[in-house]
Formats: sequence, C-alpha cells, structure tokens
Amino acid sequence: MPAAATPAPAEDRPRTKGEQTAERILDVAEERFAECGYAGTTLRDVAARVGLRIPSLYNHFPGKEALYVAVLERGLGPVLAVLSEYLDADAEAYRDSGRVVERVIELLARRPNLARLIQYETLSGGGRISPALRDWMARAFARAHEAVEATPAARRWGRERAPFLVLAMYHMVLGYFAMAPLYRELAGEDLLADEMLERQKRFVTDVVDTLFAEA
Amino acid sequence: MPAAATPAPAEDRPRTKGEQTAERILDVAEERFAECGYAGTTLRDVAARVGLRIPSLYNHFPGKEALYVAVLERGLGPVLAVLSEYLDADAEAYRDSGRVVERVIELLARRPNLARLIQYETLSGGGRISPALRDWMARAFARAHEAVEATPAARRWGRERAPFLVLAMYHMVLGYFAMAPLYRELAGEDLLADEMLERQKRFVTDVVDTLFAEA
Amino acid sequence: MPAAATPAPAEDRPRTKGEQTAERILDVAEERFAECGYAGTTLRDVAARVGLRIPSLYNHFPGKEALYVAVLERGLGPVLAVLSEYLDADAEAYRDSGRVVERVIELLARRPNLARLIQYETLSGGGRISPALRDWMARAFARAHEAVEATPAARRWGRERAPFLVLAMYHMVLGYFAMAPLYRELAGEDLLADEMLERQKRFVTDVVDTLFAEA
Amino acid sequence: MPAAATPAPAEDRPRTKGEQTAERILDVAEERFAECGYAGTTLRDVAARVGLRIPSLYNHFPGKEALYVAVLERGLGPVLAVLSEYLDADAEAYRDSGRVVERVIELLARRPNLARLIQYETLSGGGRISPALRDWMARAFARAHEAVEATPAARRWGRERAPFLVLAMYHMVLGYFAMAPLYRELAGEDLLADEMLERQKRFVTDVVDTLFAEA
DNA sequence: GATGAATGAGGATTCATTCAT
DNA sequence: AATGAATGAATCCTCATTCAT
Repeated sequence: MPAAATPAPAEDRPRTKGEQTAERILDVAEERFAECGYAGTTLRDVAARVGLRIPSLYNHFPGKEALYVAVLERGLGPVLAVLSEYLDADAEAYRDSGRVVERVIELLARRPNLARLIQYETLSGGGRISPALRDWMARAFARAHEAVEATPAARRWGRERAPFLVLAMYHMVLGYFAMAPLYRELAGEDLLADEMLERQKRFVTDVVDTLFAEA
Repeated sequence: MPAAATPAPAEDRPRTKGEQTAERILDVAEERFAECGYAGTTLRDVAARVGLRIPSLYNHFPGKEALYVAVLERGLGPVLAVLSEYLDADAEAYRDSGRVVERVIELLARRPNLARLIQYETLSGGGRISPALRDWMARAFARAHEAVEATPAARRWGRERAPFLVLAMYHMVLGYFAMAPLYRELAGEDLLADEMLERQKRFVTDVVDTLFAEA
Repeated sequence: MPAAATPAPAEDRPRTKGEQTAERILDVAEERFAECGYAGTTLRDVAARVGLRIPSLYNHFPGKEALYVAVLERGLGPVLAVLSEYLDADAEAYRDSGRVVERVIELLARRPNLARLIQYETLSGGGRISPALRDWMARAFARAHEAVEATPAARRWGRERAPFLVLAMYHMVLGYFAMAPLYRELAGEDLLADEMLERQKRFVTDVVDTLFAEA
Repeated sequence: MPAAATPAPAEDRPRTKGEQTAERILDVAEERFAECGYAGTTLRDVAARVGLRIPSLYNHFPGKEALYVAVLERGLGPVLAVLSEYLDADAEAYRDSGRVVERVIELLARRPNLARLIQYETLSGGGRISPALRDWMARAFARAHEAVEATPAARRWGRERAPFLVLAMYHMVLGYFAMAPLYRELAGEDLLADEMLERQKRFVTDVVDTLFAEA
C-alpha cells in the first residue's frame, strides 16, 4: 500500500503494551499464514503461540480476515516502498534494474515469510487483498512493463515480451523463498542461510544482467 | 512417480461406471485443490460439483487426504514421465534443455491446475506427498543439477550455481501458471489463452537459450 | 424363547450354502455383539470378518437389529431349554438346584459369548429383546422364586429372600464369564481355560450346596 | 485411583460457574454412560440434557473419551477409597469382610450408576480405563485374594479357591445394581428402592457370613 | 446370493465469533 | 486488555440402509 510506502520511522516501535501485543500477534500470524495459508491457519494456533486465549485476539483485530490483511499490509509495505521508488523514478533509473531486484531480495531475505505470503495470496487469486492494494499491484505491473520497455532489454526481447520478462523476474525472486522449506527436506540445504541468500542474490543479479544486456 | 513414467496406454479410459465417477471426482477435486489449496477445499464443495452427496465420495476414496494424494499422483505422472526421460538420458540430451522446458510447459498448459497444485504443495512444505514421490523429487533435483553441470551453461555459471539455475527455471515455468487467475484480474489478460501460452513457451525457450548459451 | 427350548436336533446343521453363510454371519455377529455390545458393533466389522460386503448381510437378515435378535435367540435357546426343563419340573427336582447351575455353566462354557451377550442386554435394560422372550424371562424369574421356595433353603433364608438368592446365583454364574477378558489382562489368567472352568463349576456347585443346605 | 483414596474434603463443592457446569455435565454423562454404555451414548444427548449445545461440552472436557474417563474416575474414587482402606489394613481387619461388602453396597446404593458403569467397562475389556486405574485394579484383585486367604474361609475353601470367592462376591454385589432396570420391567419391583437395598445388604452380609464361616 | 454405488441421518470435533466478567 | 463460557456453522467421516446389477 502506498500509505506504508514511506520507510518506517524509528519511533514506529510500539509504545503501549497493547501495541506490543498486537505486534506479537502480527508476528506469529505472519509466520502461520506464511506456513499454512489463510484457510490452513487457525486462530487457536496463533493465540497459543502468542500465549493468549483466542478471544484476546479480538481485542486487537476485528477478526481472522482483518488480521490476515493487517499481516499482509504490514509486510508488503516496505517491498512496495522499494518498488514504488523504482517505478516512480525517471527512465534513467530503469537502467539499473538489477539493483532493484537486489534490494527486493535483501528485503525478502530479512522477512522470508513475506514471499510465501505473497505466493499463497497469488495462488488463491488475491481474493482477500484490499481494493487499494489490488489497484496498486495492477498499476505496478503496468509500470513494470513500461519500465522494462524503457530498458535496453526492450530492443532485445521486443516490447510485447516485457510482461513475460516481468513475470519471470517476479517468480525467480519469489519462488526461491517459497521453495525453502521443501528444499531443505529434499536436498538438505537451507536456502535461507546467509551464504545461500548471498549467492542467490548474485545469481539473480547476473541473470538480470544477462537478460537485460543488449544482444 | 516413476511408476507412472510409462506413457498412459490408450485403454486407460475408465471403463466401469465407478471408475468414471472416480475420474469425475478427481477432476473436480483437482480443480478445487488447485484453486483453494488442501485446507481451503471442502468435500462438501467437491461433492456438490460432482453432483453427489458427500458420503458417496467415500465409496471411491478413503478420505480427503487420500483424494488429494490421488489427484496429485494422477496429475504429476505425465510431468514426471517427461522429466524422468530427460534426467535418465545421457549427457548428450542435456544439451537440449530448452526442449524439455518446452514439453513441460506444453504439459502444464494442458492441465493448468497442475502447476498450482504443485505450488500449493511446495508452499506447505510437501507434507502430504508420499515418501516415494518425495524421493523422486529429491533425486530429480539432484539429477537436474548434474544435468545442468553437463551443459555448456556450466562453464558460464560455474558448477556450484547449478542449483540456482534449476530453481530459477522451475519457478519461471511454474509461477507463470500459478499467477494466471490473479493476473487476469489485475491486468485483464488471460495468461492461459493459447496465444499467450505460445508466447510464454517461446519466451522461456529463449531465456533458456540465452542463459545456457556459452558466454 | 420357548420355541427354541427343544434341544437342537442333529439335522439342524445348515444345508444350503445360504444357510451356511447365515450361520457364519451369526457366529461372527455373536462374537462382535458380545465383545462390543449392540451400539459398539458395526456391520462393517461383521461383514469384514465374515469375508463379505455389507449389503450381503441383508440377504440373510433384514437389518442390524434383526441380526442381533437372531444372535440372541440362537444363543439363548439351549440355556432356556435347560432352565425350562428345570422350572417346569415338579418340586422334587428342585432339590437338585446345584445340578442345574452345573449344566448352565457347562453350556455357557461352551459359548462364552453368551454370558456377555446377556449381560450387555441386561445392562441396556433389555430394550431389544422380543416381547416373547421378555415374557419368558419374567415367568422364569417368578418360577425360580417358587422353585427356591420349595427348596430346603427356604427354611434357611426365608421365602421373601428367594429373589435375592436367585439373583445372586444368576450373577455369580454369568459374571464369571463376563469378567474373563478383563481378568486375563489384569491377572494374566484365562478364566475360560478348561481347568479354570472346571474349578469354577465345582466352586459354584459347592456354594450352591452351602447356601441351599439346611442350617 | 489411590489419589482419590483420601476422603473428599468438605470444600470439594464446585465454586466457579464453570466448575458447576462441568459437574452437571459429569452427572448427566454418568447417567448416560451407565444407561447406554460408551458407544451408545451421544454427546448430543448429553448436551441436550445438560441444557447446552454440543460445542460447549468441549469447553469443559477435551472430548468424549476424556469425559468418560472423568466420569469413571470421579465415580470410582470413593469405592476405591473404601476398598483401599480394607485391603491395606492388617490381617485382623480381614475378619470383617462382611463389613466391607456392606459399605460398598451402601456406596453403590447411593450412586447406582456406578455399578453399571463398572460392568459396562468390564464387559468391554477395560480398554478405556487409565493404566493407573488398571494397575490399581490388578493390585486390588491380588490383595483381595490374599485377604481372603487370611480369612477362616481359607480353611474351608482352600487357598486356591480364593479368586473364585472374590469374583463371586464381586458379581453378587455389582450384578444386583446392573440388573435393576431390567428387573423392574420384568418383575415390576424396584431393586433400588430403599427397602430392597436394605434387604439385599442384609442378604449379602448373611451370604458372606455363611460362606466365610468355618465349616 | 453377492456387490458396487449412492445416500439420509447422525457421529465427534473444530472454527471463528460473541459477550459478560 | 484478557478470558471463561457459550454457540452456529461447518468440518471430516461413519452408520445402517437401499437398489440396480
């Protein structure tokens, strides 16, 4: 959401006890929604992990859906801020697409739940995100196409392939995080380990450079 | 699963009435699981769409989880067959990575639910897939790395980046399908339309060619 | 039931295949009802143990309740025969109460399910036994009192205590069988083993002799 | 259970509203389990008789089985206390076996459901009682044998017949209560009426005296 | 006589939610 | 702000039963 696009000021730390509780609820809920999706997450589980009884959650959020939306908006804020900054910049900045990807990866690396949250929401068709966020995303995609078109890559791929390029980048970045838990089980490797994240970041940057390079 | 790796024979069409019903249940369930995930799918909904009462489902599948697994295995069979063929081939075949990607895309295009099924399962950590399938996937990833390493791309990216390349391809291909419903709402464009699929297929092939090309 | 009171003739063995199946169903059902009671027994379980599908049971019995009644009546027949014989005899025979008890124990020993069937039915208030059987039992109790009253024990215990004596005998005999499974678990001893049954028979006979002896 | 062997303190009355509700649920459940057994009792019935909706039961007990166990343990406590006292006493007390039986009968008379509960549980093999209770019962039987053996009756019956004597007493006492509902229907007499209970108590005491008397 | 398929009724249990305290 | 108690709705699943084959 654009509203959250401004970087969180230092005094954004919760002050009152109630705000602290709300924050803890958001943390736990984010983790659960990221792990199990909306339908698979129960307030019972959230409350238990926070150390509260279920009705207490209602002192901070009007219901499950509202909690979910709050989690989503809190988490999406910084990402959208980065993207907004990029998308609203002038054409000159577009040259540095790799840099945006890098920043987004760093952001998601710090909050790996976020990527999974987004993927769950994407899979379920985005039915629960607010109209505002919806609009923002639609605009973001549109601007992304424009941005890509303003890039040297356009000459290489053709303007009409910009959406495909945007989607490919999107999935390459997000999918990596979504895959982490399963990958650890299958390959015994933790994709979220610092070292791996660093390598993935460099890898994606290189891919971007390669793809966006002039032929 | 490797068992399904043999191409389905022509007489695979269900014969008895029961088998036809089971097939219809699988079809509907596949659609629901792909749409809503495991937790978000209700047997009530499945039964209603099949035109049955809930208990009738139990004449064909022992329970929700078994139905889910059946959906997964039926859907995954052909994909695994293609991949198995590729992964078990000799190094020579590895040169033609683009061709595999193309075939997988064609396969997923014919059954778009499949990609979303896989993504949901990936997000939830693969907790419900059978150990056999789990092993298959672990082996597939391992082999994929080897395959990539046997490719000219290895020289370009370095052997230790093969996993990242594999994951990137994986997500670029699958994510496209998972995104389709949301994308239609946001951008008003149907990613699953024949024309779009054709362009995506060419696009991915080009990307593969680009990335796997020698520097 | 009085109808079954006549001792089963030798040619009572089932002839046709259907009758044999019915017999097998009765055997299994008797075992299940004795083990789990009426509510705790499922036709699914019965059918599985017989090696049939559930609907096949309906070819032999009109329903669960009818099956239960059939089990009860088939099992109770011989016991009632013995008791009827005793109760309908003249006063002279009453002297030999110990002998009746002995015969009943022998009978129950051969079909240990029977005792548990009766106890379950007793506990549930006899709601499912046929009115005919109900009448028979009512009469049997009444006659038993008379019989006891005609005994030397009457002088010892007083006529008005005959019912208590009858009930005591009843429970001493039946309870032993009902207790068998639990007892084996608790004490590691099989009350239904031949040797134990023999000792119980002698024990009960001795108790009867003691109680019915003239002071 | 030994834990319950200490006499319930006076302030055992439930205080909070929740505890009162739990108590009411236990009362109703005890009655239903005693009447219909575990399998035959439905939470719907329990809830309705308590005046609650079914889910409310889960605010007080985690499930049907837990409720059953709670009913059993609450009910068995006092009985076990009496028996424990007797069984742990020195040999001298064993002479007064009739007194124990009397006290147990008085106890069961005050809570007639208890005997039926025990009988149902016995019939079903004790599959649901806690291991602790199981151990207690095993020990109780063993001690009972010892107790009987320390009695003049031992000379009369022989040491190896002690278990039979114990079982006979057990069933004579418990069976009376279990039979009550059926007996009322068959003979039109209420075995649980004060007068009848008094006579049964005297009768059993007399029987014990007779059987345990020296020859 | 046996069974595959279908189903109405009901089983225990969980869920998100409310409200008085 | 926190919670115990209560609940309507819905969860998956099982039951006994029917019927066409």
